[in-house]
Amino acid sequence: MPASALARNIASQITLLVTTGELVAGDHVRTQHLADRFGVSRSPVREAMQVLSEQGLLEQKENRGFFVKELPESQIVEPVSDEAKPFEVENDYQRLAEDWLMDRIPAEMTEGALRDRYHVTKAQLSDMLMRALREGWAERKQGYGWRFLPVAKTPEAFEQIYRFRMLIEPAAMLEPGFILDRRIIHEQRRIQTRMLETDIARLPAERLLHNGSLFHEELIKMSNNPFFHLSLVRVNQMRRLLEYRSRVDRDRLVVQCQDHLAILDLLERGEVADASYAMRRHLGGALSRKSPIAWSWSHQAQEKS
Amino acid sequence: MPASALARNIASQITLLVTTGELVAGDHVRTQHLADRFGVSRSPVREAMQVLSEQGLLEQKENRGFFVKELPESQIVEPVSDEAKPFEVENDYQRLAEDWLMDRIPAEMTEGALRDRYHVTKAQLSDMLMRALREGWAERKQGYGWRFLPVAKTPEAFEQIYRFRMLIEPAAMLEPGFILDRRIIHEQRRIQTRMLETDIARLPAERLLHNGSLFHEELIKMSNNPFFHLSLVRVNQMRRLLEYRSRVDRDRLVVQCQDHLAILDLLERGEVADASYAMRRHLGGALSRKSPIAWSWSHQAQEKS
DNA sequence: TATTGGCTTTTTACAAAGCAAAATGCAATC
DNA sequence: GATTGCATTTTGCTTTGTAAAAAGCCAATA
Repeated sequence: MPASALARNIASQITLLVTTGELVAGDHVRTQHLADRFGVSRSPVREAMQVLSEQGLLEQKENRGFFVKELPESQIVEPVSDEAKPFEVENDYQRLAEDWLMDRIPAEMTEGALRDRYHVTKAQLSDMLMRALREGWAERKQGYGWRFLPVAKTPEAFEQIYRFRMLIEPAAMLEPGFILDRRIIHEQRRIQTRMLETDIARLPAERLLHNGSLFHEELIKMSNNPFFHLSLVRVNQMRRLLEYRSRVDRDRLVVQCQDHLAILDLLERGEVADASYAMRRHLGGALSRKSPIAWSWSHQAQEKS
Repeated sequence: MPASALARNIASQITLLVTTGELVAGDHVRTQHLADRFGVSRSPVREAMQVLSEQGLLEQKENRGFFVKELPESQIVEPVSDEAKPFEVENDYQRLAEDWLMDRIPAEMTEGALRDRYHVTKAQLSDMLMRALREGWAERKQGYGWRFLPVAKTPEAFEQIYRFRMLIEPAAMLEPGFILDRRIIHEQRRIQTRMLETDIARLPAERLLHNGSLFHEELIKMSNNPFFHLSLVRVNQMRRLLEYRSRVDRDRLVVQCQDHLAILDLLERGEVADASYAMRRHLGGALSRKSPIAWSWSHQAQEKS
């Protein structure tokens, strides 16, 4: 199964559609539909589907295409988290981010040194640095080399992010351009309900956190002020760096989902001001529960390479 | 005068130091000092200084280094805005941004097509796209090519940015981590005072706008919550794209500077809550004065290449 | 008619070599 | 002792050729 990076990535996205319940057993998976949805051509989609049919998630019928196979659910989750990590570069990026968070690399490095350390090609390194650049903790030096910026390394950063979110997320609902989007509400209700019913117990932590971020990002979109949305997406990206190493408290997630559903109820009844207040309390709750992360590592003795 | 891009860039930064009044006639300009300050080595600084001494801004004394030359002020401003635009890539980036804002390019393009259109090399194109990526209006497609996102193209975007700023900038002053930094206050007072006295009448629009943004960005730093600062920097970058084509209303700038000085007064007296309120009114004022930009072009017939 | 499956074309990624320029080390000078 | 001026080393951009992979086309099929 030597499939291309993009094909593997798409394969994992298709698997996600199945585990999310958007695709169920027996559904006809159309090549062009998925290609449009993911913004790619049919070639990698097709390749991904072939891989998945080898893995037994899909079934290929001659000249009719691929269909979701009926399977015991336990078999669905496993193969995904094992091999098909979304994006290859993701791993390298995470390594870089973690090294910087833990002060294992100096604040300024040349590209050559980085390429040497991570054994990547120029283009791959470029991807990694572009992500770091976009997320605001790396920048080119004027001459040669890169500089990493000291952000979000301390426990306080976590608090600061939540205080920022407590400001913009409730305010977003009170924007003059705010319009209730029933499709978003409905979709989020579906996801959150499913989380409570089955996902919290079974899905990997990574995806649970993703669903949580998604809820907030979809809601803030309804403000119709793209700058609120952009800002939230960005702080969430940084938050993910911090939470990456945390163990997930699944009991807390239950409360979180209940909060989310309550906010959706208020919004659907048109009680926007109440929803805004509930959002503030929801975020405040997460903040007061203090950092759920094992911070110990940030104080350990550190190797400077 | 075939100097490297970095040298020219540094030359313009040095010129800025002179026009800002940080360096005055007769000062000894030390190579290592500037190199440290700009985060580069001595080589490009030296080259820049040689260029500037050819232009007559500096004077080189044998084995003693460079000194600021006494000059009629009119001669100082001219050569800068003429040729030494900060960063070469800046120009290409501006062209790309403008083309996208004016819908002269399609929403999705391959790298080849872009390189073709702007006659740049791969690395140069990479720089341009990296900036667009960081500023949030471009992203890689999963397969080949880039996608440009529809942001900040309409008159409403201007309003949205100001509403976002009206939320975060006053709130930043009320953050628990807020600490008054007298150095920042002092430096900004100097700049704003100088603006009122001489700069508004004489400096190019670009630099006036820069000083305005700088004021707000420096102030929000004092919240000691880097996420407030990052967010503001980002929306300001987008705002700059919009304001780039605008003519500057210099009368309005006078009021603006007076507002800024008033806010500094309040802060220095420790009346932070009042300062926060003043900031909100200040931003609200800019908003109510409606968009100062000639929006006509955004409605014109458009060529899709 | 819509969709698949195979095929061709287009586009990007990668590696190595040559080159421009930024960083750095060191002697000379104030 | 600090700073300049120059020589040397290091770095990264550019180019060229090649391989891999995605996009797009068209006939076959349900």
